[in-house]
Amino acid sequence: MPFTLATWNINSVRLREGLVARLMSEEAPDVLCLQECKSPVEKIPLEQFASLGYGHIVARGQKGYNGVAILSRQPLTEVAAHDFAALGHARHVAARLENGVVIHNFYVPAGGDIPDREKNEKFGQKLDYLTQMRDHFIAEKPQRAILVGDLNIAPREDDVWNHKQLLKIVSHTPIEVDHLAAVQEAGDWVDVTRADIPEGPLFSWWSYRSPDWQNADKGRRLDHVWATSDIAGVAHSSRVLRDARGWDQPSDHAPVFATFDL
DNA sequence: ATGGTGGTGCCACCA
Repeated sequence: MPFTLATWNINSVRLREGLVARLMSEEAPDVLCLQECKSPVEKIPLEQFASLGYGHIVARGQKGYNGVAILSRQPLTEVAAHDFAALGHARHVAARLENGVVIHNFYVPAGGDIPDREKNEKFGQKLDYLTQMRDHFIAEKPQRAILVGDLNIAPREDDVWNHKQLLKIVSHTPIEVDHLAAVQEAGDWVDVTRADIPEGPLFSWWSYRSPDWQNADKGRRLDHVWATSDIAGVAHSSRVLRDARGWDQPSDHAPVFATFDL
Protein backbone atom coordinates (compact mmCIF):
# COMPACT_ATOMS: atom_id res chain seq x y z
CA MET A 1 0.00 0.00 0.00
CA PRO A 2 1.56 3.30 -1.04
CA PHE A 3 1.60 6.00 1.58
CA THR A 4 2.34 9.69 1.34
CA LEU A 5 4.25 11.56 3.95
CA ALA A 6 4.69 15.29 4.53
CA THR A 7 7.05 17.23 6.79
CA TRP A 8 6.38 20.82 7.82
CA ASN A 9 7.91 23.26 10.27
CA ILE A 10 4.66 24.87 11.39
CA ASN A 11 6.08 27.58 13.73
CA SER A 12 3.33 27.18 16.37
CA VAL A 13 0.77 24.46 15.86
CA ARG A 14 -1.78 26.33 17.99
CA LEU A 15 -1.59 29.61 16.09
CA ARG A 16 -1.66 27.72 12.78
CA GLU A 17 -4.16 25.00 13.60
CA GLY A 18 -6.19 26.22 10.61
CA LEU A 19 -3.26 25.83 8.23
CA VAL A 20 -2.60 22.29 9.43
CA ALA A 21 -6.31 21.52 8.92
CA ARG A 22 -6.15 22.99 5.42
CA LEU A 23 -3.15 20.84 4.53
CA MET A 24 -4.92 17.77 5.89
CA SER A 25 -8.08 18.53 3.91
CA GLU A 26 -6.49 19.56 0.63
CA GLU A 27 -3.45 17.28 0.46
CA ALA A 28 -4.37 14.43 2.80
CA PRO A 29 -0.94 12.91 3.43
CA ASP A 30 -1.14 9.61 5.32
CA VAL A 31 1.49 10.84 7.76
CA LEU A 32 2.22 14.46 8.69
CA CYS A 33 5.38 15.31 10.63
CA LEU A 34 5.43 18.73 12.28
CA GLN A 35 8.27 20.67 13.87
CA GLU A 36 8.36 23.80 16.03
CA CYS A 37 4.94 23.06 17.48
CA LYS A 38 5.86 25.43 20.35
CA SER A 39 3.33 23.72 22.57
CA PRO A 40 3.10 21.18 25.36
CA VAL A 41 1.64 17.97 23.88
CA GLU A 42 -1.55 18.31 25.95
CA LYS A 43 -2.32 21.68 24.32
CA ILE A 44 -2.04 20.49 20.71
CA PRO A 45 -5.57 20.68 19.15
CA LEU A 46 -5.86 16.91 18.66
CA GLU A 47 -9.66 16.74 18.38
CA GLN A 48 -9.70 18.95 15.31
CA PHE A 49 -6.98 16.81 13.70
CA ALA A 50 -8.73 13.58 14.68
CA SER A 51 -11.95 14.82 13.09
CA LEU A 52 -10.03 15.20 9.82
CA GLY A 53 -8.87 11.60 9.99
CA TYR A 54 -5.61 12.00 11.89
CA GLY A 55 -6.49 10.03 14.98
CA HIS A 56 -2.98 8.83 15.82
CA ILE A 57 -0.16 10.92 17.21
CA VAL A 58 3.20 10.61 18.84
CA ALA A 59 4.81 13.82 20.02
CA ARG A 60 7.23 15.57 22.30
CA GLY A 61 6.51 19.12 23.39
CA GLN A 62 7.53 21.95 25.63
CA LYS A 63 6.13 25.38 26.38
CA GLY A 64 7.07 28.07 23.88
CA TYR A 65 9.93 26.37 22.05
CA ASN A 66 10.72 23.41 19.79
CA GLY A 67 8.27 20.48 19.77
CA VAL A 68 7.80 17.66 17.24
CA ALA A 69 4.72 15.63 16.35
CA ILE A 70 3.82 12.79 13.98
CA LEU A 71 0.13 12.80 13.04
CA SER A 72 -1.16 9.78 11.17
CA ARG A 73 -4.24 8.27 9.57
CA GLN A 74 -2.93 4.81 10.53
CA PRO A 75 -1.81 3.50 13.91
CA LEU A 76 1.59 4.48 15.24
CA THR A 77 3.76 3.07 17.98
CA GLU A 78 6.27 5.38 19.59
CA VAL A 79 9.73 3.80 19.46
CA ALA A 80 12.09 6.58 20.58
CA ALA A 81 12.50 10.20 21.62
CA HIS A 82 16.13 11.25 21.95
CA ASP A 83 17.57 14.34 23.56
CA PHE A 84 20.79 14.52 21.56
CA ALA A 85 23.43 16.88 22.96
CA ALA A 86 21.44 16.80 26.25
CA LEU A 87 19.83 20.18 25.56
CA GLY A 88 16.60 19.27 27.33
CA HIS A 89 14.71 20.18 24.14
CA ALA A 90 11.80 18.43 22.39
CA ARG A 91 13.55 17.90 19.05
CA HIS A 92 13.03 14.26 18.14
CA VAL A 93 10.40 11.58 18.18
CA ALA A 94 10.21 8.30 16.27
CA ALA A 95 7.30 5.97 15.56
CA ARG A 96 6.65 2.68 13.79
CA LEU A 97 3.84 2.16 11.31
CA GLU A 98 1.99 -1.15 11.10
CA ASN A 99 4.01 -2.06 7.99
CA GLY A 100 7.14 -1.95 10.17
CA VAL A 101 8.55 1.28 8.75
CA VAL A 102 10.08 3.57 11.39
CA ILE A 103 9.71 7.33 10.95
CA HIS A 104 12.15 9.70 12.64
CA ASN A 105 11.00 13.31 13.00
CA PHE A 106 13.78 15.82 13.80
CA TYR A 107 14.06 19.50 14.56
CA VAL A 108 17.82 20.15 14.49
CA PRO A 109 19.00 23.25 16.42
CA ALA A 110 19.22 26.36 14.23
CA GLY A 111 22.64 27.26 15.60
CA GLY A 112 22.51 31.02 16.12
CA ASP A 113 24.04 33.64 13.87
CA ILE A 114 27.82 33.24 14.17
CA PRO A 115 29.32 30.05 12.68
CA ASP A 116 32.01 29.67 15.33
CA ARG A 117 31.58 27.50 18.40
CA GLU A 118 34.12 29.60 20.38
CA LYS A 119 32.01 32.73 19.94
CA ASN A 120 28.55 31.21 19.80
CA GLU A 121 27.50 28.37 22.08
CA LYS A 122 24.46 27.58 19.94
CA PHE A 123 26.61 26.74 16.94
CA GLY A 124 28.56 24.25 19.03
CA GLN A 125 25.32 22.71 20.25
CA LYS A 126 24.14 22.29 16.65
CA LEU A 127 27.35 20.49 15.66
CA ASP A 128 27.22 18.35 18.81
CA TYR A 129 23.59 17.46 18.09
CA LEU A 130 24.56 16.29 14.60
CA THR A 131 27.54 14.33 15.95
CA GLN A 132 25.31 12.50 18.41
CA MET A 133 22.79 11.78 15.65
CA ARG A 134 25.65 10.25 13.68
CA ASP A 135 26.83 8.17 16.63
CA HIS A 136 23.29 6.97 17.29
CA PHE A 137 22.83 5.75 13.71
CA ILE A 138 26.22 3.99 13.85
CA ALA A 139 25.20 2.22 17.08
CA GLU A 140 21.70 1.41 15.80
CA LYS A 141 21.79 0.91 12.06
CA PRO A 142 18.37 1.96 10.76
CA GLN A 143 16.54 -0.33 8.35
CA ARG A 144 13.24 0.25 6.55
CA ALA A 145 13.30 3.73 8.04
CA ILE A 146 12.44 7.27 6.99
CA LEU A 147 13.99 10.39 8.50
CA VAL A 148 12.32 13.77 8.02
CA GLY A 149 12.34 17.18 9.52
CA ASP A 150 13.75 20.66 9.71
CA LEU A 151 17.44 19.81 9.68
CA ASN A 152 18.34 23.53 9.51
CA ILE A 153 21.05 22.81 6.91
CA ALA A 154 20.90 23.38 3.16
CA PRO A 155 23.64 21.00 2.00
CA ARG A 156 23.92 21.55 -1.75
CA GLU A 157 24.81 24.55 -3.85
CA ASP A 158 21.39 24.44 -5.46
CA ASP A 159 19.70 24.20 -2.05
CA VAL A 160 20.30 27.93 -1.52
CA TRP A 161 19.59 31.01 -3.61
CA ASN A 162 23.29 31.97 -3.76
CA HIS A 163 25.95 29.46 -2.76
CA LYS A 164 28.93 31.84 -2.59
CA GLN A 165 27.03 34.45 -0.64
CA LEU A 166 25.87 31.92 1.95
CA LEU A 167 29.12 30.03 2.59
CA LYS A 168 29.61 31.87 5.91
CA ILE A 169 25.93 31.95 6.80
CA VAL A 170 24.74 29.43 9.38
CA SER A 171 22.80 26.63 7.60
CA HIS A 172 25.16 26.48 4.62
CA THR A 173 28.70 26.50 6.10
CA PRO A 174 31.03 23.66 5.04
CA ILE A 175 31.39 22.37 8.61
CA GLU A 176 27.61 21.99 8.98
CA VAL A 177 27.35 20.33 5.57
CA ASP A 178 30.14 17.91 6.60
CA HIS A 179 28.38 17.07 9.87
CA LEU A 180 25.12 16.42 8.05
CA ALA A 181 26.89 14.22 5.50
CA ALA A 182 28.31 12.19 8.39
CA VAL A 183 24.79 11.60 9.75
CA GLN A 184 23.62 10.55 6.29
CA GLU A 185 26.51 8.14 5.82
CA ALA A 186 26.14 6.66 9.30
CA GLY A 187 22.56 5.62 8.67
CA ASP A 188 22.99 4.77 4.99
CA TRP A 189 20.33 7.44 4.39
CA VAL A 190 19.33 8.45 0.86
CA ASP A 191 18.18 12.03 0.25
CA VAL A 192 14.83 11.07 -1.26
CA THR A 193 13.92 14.58 -2.36
CA ARG A 194 17.12 14.97 -4.37
CA ALA A 195 16.97 11.41 -5.72
CA ASP A 196 13.58 12.40 -7.14
CA ILE A 197 14.41 15.97 -8.17
CA PRO A 198 18.15 15.83 -8.87
CA GLU A 199 18.76 19.20 -10.48
CA GLY A 200 18.10 22.84 -9.88
CA PRO A 201 17.06 25.22 -7.12
CA LEU A 202 14.66 23.69 -4.61
CA PHE A 203 13.74 25.58 -1.44
CA SER A 204 11.48 24.89 1.53
CA TRP A 205 12.09 28.05 3.60
CA TRP A 206 11.95 31.78 2.92
CA SER A 207 12.70 34.27 5.71
CA TYR A 208 9.88 36.37 7.12
CA ARG A 209 12.32 39.26 6.66
CA SER A 210 12.48 38.80 2.91
CA PRO A 211 10.10 41.29 1.30
CA ASP A 212 8.48 40.01 -1.88
CA TRP A 213 9.76 36.51 -1.01
CA GLN A 214 8.00 34.99 -3.99
CA ASN A 215 9.78 37.04 -6.64
CA ALA A 216 13.06 37.54 -4.80
CA ASP A 217 13.05 33.78 -4.09
CA LYS A 218 15.94 33.98 -1.65
CA GLY A 219 15.12 30.58 -0.19
CA ARG A 220 16.94 27.61 1.28
CA ARG A 221 16.17 23.86 1.43
CA LEU A 222 16.22 23.23 5.19
CA ASP A 223 13.49 20.56 5.32
CA HIS A 224 14.38 17.06 4.26
CA VAL A 225 13.02 13.61 3.52
CA TRP A 226 15.52 10.76 3.79
CA ALA A 227 15.06 7.00 3.64
CA THR A 228 17.36 4.05 4.27
CA SER A 229 18.72 2.58 1.05
CA ASP A 230 16.66 -0.62 1.42
CA ILE A 231 13.42 1.34 0.84
CA ALA A 232 14.58 4.55 -0.88
CA GLY A 233 14.02 2.96 -4.29
CA VAL A 234 10.25 2.84 -3.83
CA ALA A 235 10.00 6.58 -3.12
CA HIS A 236 8.56 8.92 -5.72
CA SER A 237 6.42 12.02 -6.30
CA SER A 238 8.55 14.30 -4.15
CA ARG A 239 7.47 17.93 -4.07
CA VAL A 240 7.49 21.13 -2.05
CA LEU A 241 4.09 22.74 -1.53
CA ARG A 242 5.37 26.24 -2.13
CA ASP A 243 1.81 27.60 -2.17
CA ALA A 244 1.56 27.07 1.60
CA ARG A 245 4.24 29.74 2.15
CA GLY A 246 1.72 32.18 0.64
CA TRP A 247 -1.28 31.18 2.78
CA ASP A 248 -2.64 33.68 5.33
CA GLN A 249 -0.35 34.11 8.33
CA PRO A 250 2.00 31.46 6.97
CA SER A 251 4.83 29.51 8.51
CA ASP A 252 8.18 30.56 7.05
CA HIS A 253 8.56 26.92 5.91
CA ALA A 254 6.67 25.05 3.17
CA PRO A 255 5.70 21.37 3.50
CA VAL A 256 7.80 18.75 1.71
CA PHE A 257 6.12 15.56 0.42
CA ALA A 258 7.16 12.10 -0.73
CA THR A 259 5.26 8.90 -1.53
CA PHE A 260 6.51 5.39 -0.71
CA ASP A 261 5.19 2.24 -2.44
CA LEU A 262 5.46 -0.07 0.56
C1' DA B 1 14.05 43.92 8.96
C1' DT B 2 9.63 39.89 10.43
C1' DG B 3 7.27 36.97 13.43
C1' DG B 4 6.15 33.50 17.55
C1' DT B 5 6.04 32.90 22.70
C1' DG B 6 5.89 34.07 27.47
C1' DG B 7 5.96 37.07 31.17
C1' DT B 8 4.24 41.36 32.00
C1' DG B 9 2.43 45.48 29.71
C1' DC B 10 6.76 46.49 26.20
C1' DC B 11 10.60 43.44 26.20
C1' DA B 12 13.70 39.35 26.02
C1' DC B 13 14.64 35.34 23.59
C1' DC B 14 14.34 32.44 19.67
C1' DA B 15 14.32 31.47 14.66
